[in-house]
Amino acid sequence: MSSCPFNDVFNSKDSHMEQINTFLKNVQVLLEAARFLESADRKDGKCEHGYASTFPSNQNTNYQRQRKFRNKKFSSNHNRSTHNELEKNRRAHLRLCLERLKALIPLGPDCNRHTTLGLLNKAKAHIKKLEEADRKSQYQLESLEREQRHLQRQLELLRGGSGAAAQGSPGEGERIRMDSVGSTLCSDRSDSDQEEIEVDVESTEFSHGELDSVSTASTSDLDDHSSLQSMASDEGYSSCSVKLAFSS
DNA sequence: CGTTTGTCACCCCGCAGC
DNA sequence: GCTGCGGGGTGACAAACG
Repeated sequence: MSSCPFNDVFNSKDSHMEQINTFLKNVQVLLEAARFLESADRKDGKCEHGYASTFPSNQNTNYQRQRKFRNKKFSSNHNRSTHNELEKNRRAHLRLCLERLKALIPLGPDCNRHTTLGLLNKAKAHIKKLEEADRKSQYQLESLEREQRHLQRQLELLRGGSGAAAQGSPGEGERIRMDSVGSTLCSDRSDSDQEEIEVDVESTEFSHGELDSVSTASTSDLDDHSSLQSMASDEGYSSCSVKLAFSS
């Protein structure tokens, strides 16, 4: 108010000066009250933003709510810069996470141009693709493990059936080893052995069919195909090493 | 219960592509 | 000029905290 262009004129007439100053102060109080009411209305409404609406300081006010609001506003202004910095940091962190995400997903040929929305959509598609591949790999792994257990049981059967009859024959171990790796059947195999192999081949084909299916049947379902369930363990690698030692 | 902290939503502005 | 997008400021709000 000290920079009012009419101050020179007012100084010449001291008698009117006091009245005019009082009038101006009253006008300012009214203006502040009007701004306060407007801000209060905005506050009641949802998502109304009075940007940079700094409430003017005034030392002559009778409104308790106005003073309370001004104090709150003052503290808000005091913390505004801090809040702005925190918000900047938060957005910087978001950008950093977005950059990390961009490095993790294949973007294709147009990798230099992307938007946030496009990047998120590509990430979603990539995640779905990875999940699908993981599921397929899991099915494949389970099927291979079932097949491995089945072959181990088959090898144990061959060892138990031919062990007594082939005590003096040095070539038996080599024949078993060839069978265990899926080679063709030997011509001097007995009829009972031949029958067992045929049954086992069927079960093996069944397990191959399981490979393509989407069924998530447990391994115990296929373990029931063998009569030597007690010998069927998931420690296939250790028993395999024992057999290799025997065949050698 | 008041304060702090983190998050969200809105708006404005600048910039680039068309 | 219009439009889409990203960045920044700001108020509101809820949860955490002392």
